[in-house]
Formats: sequence, structure tokens, C-alpha cells
Amino acid sequence: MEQPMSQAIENRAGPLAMWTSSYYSWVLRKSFINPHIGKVRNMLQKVRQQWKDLVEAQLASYAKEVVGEEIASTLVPLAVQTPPKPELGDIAFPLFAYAKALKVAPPKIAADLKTRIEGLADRPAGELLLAGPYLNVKADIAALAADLSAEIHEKGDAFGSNTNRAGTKVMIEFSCPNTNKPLHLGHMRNDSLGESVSAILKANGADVRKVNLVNNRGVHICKSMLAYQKFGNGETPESSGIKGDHLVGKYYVRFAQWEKEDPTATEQAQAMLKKWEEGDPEVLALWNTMNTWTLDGLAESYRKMGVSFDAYYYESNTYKLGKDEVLKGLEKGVFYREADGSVWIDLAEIKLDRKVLLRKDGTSLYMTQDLGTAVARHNDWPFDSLIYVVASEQNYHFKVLFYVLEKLGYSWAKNLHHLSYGMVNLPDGKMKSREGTVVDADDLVDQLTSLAADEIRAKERESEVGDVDATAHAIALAALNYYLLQVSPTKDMVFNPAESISFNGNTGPYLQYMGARISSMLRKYAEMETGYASVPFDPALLDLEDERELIKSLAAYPEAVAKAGAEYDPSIITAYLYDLSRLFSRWYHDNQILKAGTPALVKARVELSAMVLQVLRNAFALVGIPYLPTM
RNA sequence: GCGCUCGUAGCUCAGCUGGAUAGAGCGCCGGACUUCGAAUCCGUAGGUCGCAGGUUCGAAUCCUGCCGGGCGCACCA
Repeated sequence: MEQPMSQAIENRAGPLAMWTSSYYSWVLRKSFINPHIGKVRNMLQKVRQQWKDLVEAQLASYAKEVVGEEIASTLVPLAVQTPPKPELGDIAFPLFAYAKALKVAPPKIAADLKTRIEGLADRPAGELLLAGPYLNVKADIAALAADLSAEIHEKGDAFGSNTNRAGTKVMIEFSCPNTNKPLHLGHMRNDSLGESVSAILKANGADVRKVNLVNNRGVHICKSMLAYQKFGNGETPESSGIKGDHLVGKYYVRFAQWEKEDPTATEQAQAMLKKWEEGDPEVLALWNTMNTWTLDGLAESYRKMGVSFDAYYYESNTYKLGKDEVLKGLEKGVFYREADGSVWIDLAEIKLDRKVLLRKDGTSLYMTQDLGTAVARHNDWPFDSLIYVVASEQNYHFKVLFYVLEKLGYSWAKNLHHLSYGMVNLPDGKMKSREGTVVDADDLVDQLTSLAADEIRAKERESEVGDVDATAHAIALAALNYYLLQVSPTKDMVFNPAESISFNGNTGPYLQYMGARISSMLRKYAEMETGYASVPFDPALLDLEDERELIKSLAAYPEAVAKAGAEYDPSIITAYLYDLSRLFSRWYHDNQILKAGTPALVKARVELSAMVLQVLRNAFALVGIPYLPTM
């Protein structure tokens, strides 16, 4: 049966489109959350906790008074929430849940608690507000701002980082390209996720090792080799001026054409694979040459995309691995052998059928290789956990892989995680190589870079920006990474080319622009007459509603980092960034900073702006947005 | 068929360990640049949160069923 190119064997970035996560990965994700999370509290959480403890204690004694006996232990724990609108306060305690037990209407409970707490001599700074069935607290933001300022100055680039995963070694596998064609949009989501999650885990204290598993062998690789042999006429990247990966990709496509004319094409490719496995010098030489072309091309693409790895693994070295593991399992009795010699595992325990682990001729399969590769990697670098960034169509594969490793008795098997992500579709549907709708990674970056350069020229900012190309490239990366990371990983997403090239609205360049504006303003401040150095920072002056919101948002950044780390989800950071930027943008638009009324006010607002810039930069680093002082 | 997964405004997405009128961006319409960068800001219109039940004082959020989309169910990778 004819196999369309789009369904040909694909690498781990998935076919041209990729999919979505499963209950399984959810379970793993949950179980994988580091137990230390929760011990580290940021300032905002501290304030919330203080108030919660206080309100909870008062609620208990109030309940005792009303009911006439001790019932605190029967009450549901107090919920802490954030009011939907700033004017309602900063912390909210809904009291619905206590109406039944106390036989008192929630608004009255709220009012009574307010009176009690206000009667206390010793209570945290802040103001209590009544809002129907809610008891709300308007926190002491000035104190928060003072703490925040001190901490951001002290920690700088490290502000927001935590030690949740300190002392743990995390290996993360991503990208995993085939060496028969260039990178496309599907890889880009994979690469963005891999890079971002790596940065996020580092910010959570982990020792991270990024690895790439290059799929450089197999019948699909032989296809491009064969087509090149037949139609290549000795063409090289140098002679043709075509980037190596694109040149090899050209022959992969050429094979597909030829295959339609010559029904023996696939057979010939298989024969070539056999020769490769036998070590045929001529085949190996061609394989080496073409692989080098592709790998050189891919290296350039990675550089262009800001992607890098600490180690490369090649399937040509690993494809035979795993056989020993399967035989070990057979001895242990966790696997069984069929009459024909093939080895299987029974998956009834995880409510699946059964899976073959070794062919009847004793050779390895995809699963076998992955078993061996995991063990080999743990020997290379004894990780505490290993994350596979692989499209969700392989959910089943990883579910089985992790189960098998656990059955083999590896203690680290329970810390394997499949970071499963959904496919990237185009507005018209899936990308299909046959229909030429594949979005090429190099083209996309180049196109975005050139559009950004046009924009810089249109705004006549060339001289201020200096290196237009470098700046345009940084803008392109921001646009791409942000676009790809703002969607929750598990979901399929639509890549709209027209939208992706927009630099306005909820985009990476918008965020960069906020950074550039603050940076520009701070440069002006530095040039202003001296004298501000002696003006003390008075956080009490930051009492506008927008300022309170900004301060709370800044204080919430460490929480976002911890959550993104616990859930392997960069979209938490992108959402945070947009929220912070929008707050800043509005405040900046409505208020003067450098020309504020008094030196003390200038100082306070400059300080707030500087804090925003620092946090923006820290968050940028986690989601692949280059910081630009000017753009 | 079985399994997994997704279904929120015209489009792209947030919100989902249950809570106060469901939020953004794009697009539409209308405002704001002699003033710290307008790649900006503000406003109007636009929603039976796929449908139906259930649990609950309270459901976009949890449970069940159904409908619709995607993916997977190879001795391929």
C-alpha cells in the first residue's frame, strides 16, 4: 500500500502536526511535583497566610461563642481568594461555608469577624472590608513594596528563582530531528518548550541537562540517500548554495516523486538500509556525507532559534541498545517469550493489551531502543528525573515505556515524565508536506526578521537601535517563542501566519517594547541632575490603584515561577508577563514618572519601574524573549 | 469499535485543586501623540462557557451520559 509522505515515519517531534496530552501524563505530572514546593513562600503568600491564620482563629472562637461549644474541628478549612476587582481589596475570605454550622447568614459572619478582629490589639497592618458574604483585606502594600524593593535589589537576575528542586538532576530530551529534512514548525514548538522548561527548571533550582536524540538511521534516511545517488549529480551544499538540511530534504521529496514512478523504490531503500547495517563502505560514506550536511544545517537553525544542547545522542549508536534489558526482564520473569521467539510484556495491570519488546529474530524495536537509551543515559549522568518533550501522539509509547522500566526495577522510573504537547495546525487545517503547506523553520525566522527590520526602518529607529539585523532577529525570536508558548502545552494550537507576524497586541514584541520603554526612561533618569541618590525610596507614595496592582503582580512572580516549574508549563510565565506588562503600560500611560510632582514621587515611581524591568527581564529569560534596551 | 484528549466572543487563546457582573488579543466601530518611546493607551458592540442530567448554599471549573473535532490502538520510528 502506498504510504503518503505525510504519514511516513516521523521523528519524535511528531508528524507534521502534533497532539495532546493524556490522563496519564497528568497523573505523572501531579505525582512529580516536588514535595518541597509550598515550603518556600513569597511575600504575598506570607501576607495571605498571616491573615488566614488570624481569620481562622477568630472564626473558631466566634463559632464557639455562637454555637455554645467547641466546633472548630468540624468546620471546613478557610478558603483564601483574590477579589475580582482591586477596589474590593487584596485578599478575600468567602464565608458561605459556615452559614449552616453556625446558623448565621454569611454577611453577618463577615461583619462580626470584622468587629472582633478590629478589636484586637495585635494584628497585621491592613484594612478590613465587608463585601456581602466576604470578609476582605486591603493589605499593607507599602510594606510589601519595601520588602520587594529590598529583595529585588539583592537578588537581581535571581529574583523569582527558588530552591524547590535544588540538588536534583533533571535530564530533558527534546527536538530529536530526523536527518532527512530541515526543521519545521512542529519542531519549533518542541524546541521552544524544551528550552523554556529547561530554563524554568533551572530557576527552580534543578541541575538541568538538555539532550537531543538525533534520528540519523533507518529506511527514511536511506530514501533521501537513494534519491541523491540517482538524481543528485554530485550536488553539494557548496555547489548549489543550498543549506545542507534543505538539500537533503530536497532529495527526500525527490524520492517521493520517484516512488510513484518506480514501485521498487521502497524495496531499494530497504536494501540500502541492509547494506548500511552490514557496514557497506560506499553506503556508509554517503550516509556520513549527507548526515554531516544535515547536521551542519540543523546546527545553524538551532543557533538561529536560540536552541542548544548539553549532549547529543545518535540513533545510529543507540538503535541496538535495550536487548540486554529485555533479556534481564525475561530472566526476572516480568516478560515472556512466545513460541516464535518474540518477547512480550503483559500490560493488563495498566489496563492495556500487550506489547512486543523484541522481534522474533531477536532484533530491537523502537520500544527496545528507548529502554536501552534510558538506562544508558542514567549511566552517563545519574539523573533524578528525565523529561521527554515529545508530541502527544506518543502518549501510549511513553506510558508503556515507563511501565516497562518500572517493571525492570529501576528506582528512577517513577520520575520519568512525558511532556506531551498538542499539534500545530494551520488555519486551513494540518500541515502536509505533500501539499507543500509545511512551515519551514528557517523561512519563518527569516521572514519575521525581515518584517521586524522593515518595522524598525518605518519607525526611523535605525540609528538608535544600532545593529538593525541583530535587533530584528531578537524581535522575531520574541514573536515566535511567545506565540508558541502562550498556549498550554497539552492543547493543539492553530498557527496563523498573519497573526504570528503581528508585533502589536498580545505578542512577544509588545513585551519587549515595555522593557525597552522602561530601559529608555531609566537611561534618561540616570542623565538627570544628581540629587536623587539622597532621596529615600518611600513606598507609601505608591498608593494609586494601578501602583498597588503592579506591586502585587511583582510580588506574585516567584509563585508563577514555582507553578510553571511544578507543572512544566511555560504558558504560566507568558500569561504572567502579559498581565504585568499590561498593568505597567496603563500606569505609565496615565502617570508621569520623571516629571512627577516631587523628587520623592519621582524616586518612588522610578523605583517601581526599575522593579518591573528587572522582573520582566527575569521572566523573559524563561520563555525565550530577548531583552532589548532599545528597539 | 476500544483508549486518550480537546470543545469558552467572528478568529486565536486565558480562566478549570468550585465562589462575587466569564477575561484578553486580533478583527469591527469610536476616541487619545507640540508632553518620559503611539510596536502604546482608553471606550462601544460581541458569550445559552458543545448539549443534557447530577453533586453543592454556589458549577465554565467536579461527576455521568450524549454530540462534535483531534490523536492513538504495527514484530514502523
